[in-house]
Amino acid sequence: MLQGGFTAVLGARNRDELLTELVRFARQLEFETVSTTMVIDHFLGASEFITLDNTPAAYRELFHDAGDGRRDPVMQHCKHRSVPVIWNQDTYTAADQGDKWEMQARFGYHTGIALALHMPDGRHFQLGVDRDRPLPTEARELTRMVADLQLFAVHAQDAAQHILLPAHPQSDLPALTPRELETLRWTMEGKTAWEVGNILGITERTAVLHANNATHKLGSANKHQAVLKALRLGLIR
Amino acid sequence: MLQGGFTAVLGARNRDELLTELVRFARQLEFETVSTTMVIDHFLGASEFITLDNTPAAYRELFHDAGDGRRDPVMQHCKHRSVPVIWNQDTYTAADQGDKWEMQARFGYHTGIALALHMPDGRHFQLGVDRDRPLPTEARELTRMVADLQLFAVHAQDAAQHILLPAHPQSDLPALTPRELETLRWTMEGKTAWEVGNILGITERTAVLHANNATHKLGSANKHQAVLKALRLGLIR
DNA sequence: GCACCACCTGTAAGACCTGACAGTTACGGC
DNA sequence: GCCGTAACTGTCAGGTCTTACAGGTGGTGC
Repeated sequence: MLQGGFTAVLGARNRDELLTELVRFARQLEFETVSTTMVIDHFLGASEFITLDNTPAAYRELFHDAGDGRRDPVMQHCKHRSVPVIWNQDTYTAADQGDKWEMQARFGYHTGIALALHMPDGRHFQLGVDRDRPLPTEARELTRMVADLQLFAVHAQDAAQHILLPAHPQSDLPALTPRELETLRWTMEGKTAWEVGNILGITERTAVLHANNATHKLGSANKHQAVLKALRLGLIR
Repeated sequence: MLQGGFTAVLGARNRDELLTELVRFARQLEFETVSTTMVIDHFLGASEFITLDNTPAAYRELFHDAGDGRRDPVMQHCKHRSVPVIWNQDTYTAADQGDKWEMQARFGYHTGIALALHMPDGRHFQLGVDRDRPLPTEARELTRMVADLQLFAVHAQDAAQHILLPAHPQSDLPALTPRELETLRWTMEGKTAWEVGNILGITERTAVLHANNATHKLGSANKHQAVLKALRLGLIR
């Protein structure tokens, strides 16, 4: 039985310890490989992937670095849905990606379970476990397995959030003042400078000032492009 | 054992059926009451709550309608975290909300488990089950209970998304013409209408026309907000 | 043929934004 | 006390956007 294995991952202090816990848990459920990916959708431009897994380097080069997640049915499911997905050859053939499954299968990835956890800031975390042997055919056993994974995933995500993300510092991010950020947020909503001034309890002139300052700090052509850039940088959402 | 009870909730077609499934599942785990809330954060201003539960009306009037979620430690946890929280009297006294627990306790809400699932669009879904008797003291039994709830929650959320939330987009996506999309793309780059006209080989006037048409089709206040909306809807990238 | 639509163009008024000039008030660190 | 910074206010010129007016062209489907 699994017992305390669910929360042990919370104690991980770095990438190595996190990976160790992930692998330990996956092995308990008899999965050879485990893969976690933090997907940061800049929702403008491309997505960013921070992956931690125990997959062979050769496999990783072939798929992860190819950045072809857009065509992978499992990744697409994880991007939009929160229910776990149990995939096998059929999943890929149904998505007209039978070739990809064939290539994966050569590495021993025949079937697996993938889960996605979405975060308040628009990022999402996906946890996948894979094996070459078939999954349990008995429904109760399979359900138990998925439930265990689901509970483990929320703890793994919590740990990953601290370990995987801070690697992305906001060192060279332009420092916008609270007022400038507020102005950008309301501008994003389609408010004019006059309206923003009313909302913030200041004159139109001052709202314009804040918008201009933000525009210059972000190196944008105008306040609307500044909104886009601030969104891209995660300063507002 | 629970067996197929996890996915039965997906078959719910309306609020009543959804509530029936929620209650059925909660009772299997020996919880008297169950509560689900879809929280829509309007980023500034107040949050919006869509609740479905089997709590007595008197209780609901006292708490839910009071909109004092800001002070409830369990709701605060759910707002920012994704790990399940097991709450009891201590949780509330630690947050200096001992009074609130006392009031809840009078209705039989002594302890419970709450889970939060966050969605890509910033909303989150919380599922809580409550009882008057203490939770299992045996760790393995409690863990099993939480894992069951966690798996059930993702399915309940999936069902709730269709039932509790008003019509999802996708179906009625505004159809923008190729010219309108091009105009939005260049506008996104910070180009003025005159520049867009030059780029597209048309007059400034026509570029303005396309921008205006796109703005109206997307129900936006101006062309810059239309760019944001088009990005959000995946019409441009 | 005719309706419909995407696409195109012109003019004009008023709202809106940007830049540059010139200041005040409040707070915290040295 | 001096300095830096955030926040605030004012005016003015010139550029840009939005809306409303009034049209023309070409292709598709009935």
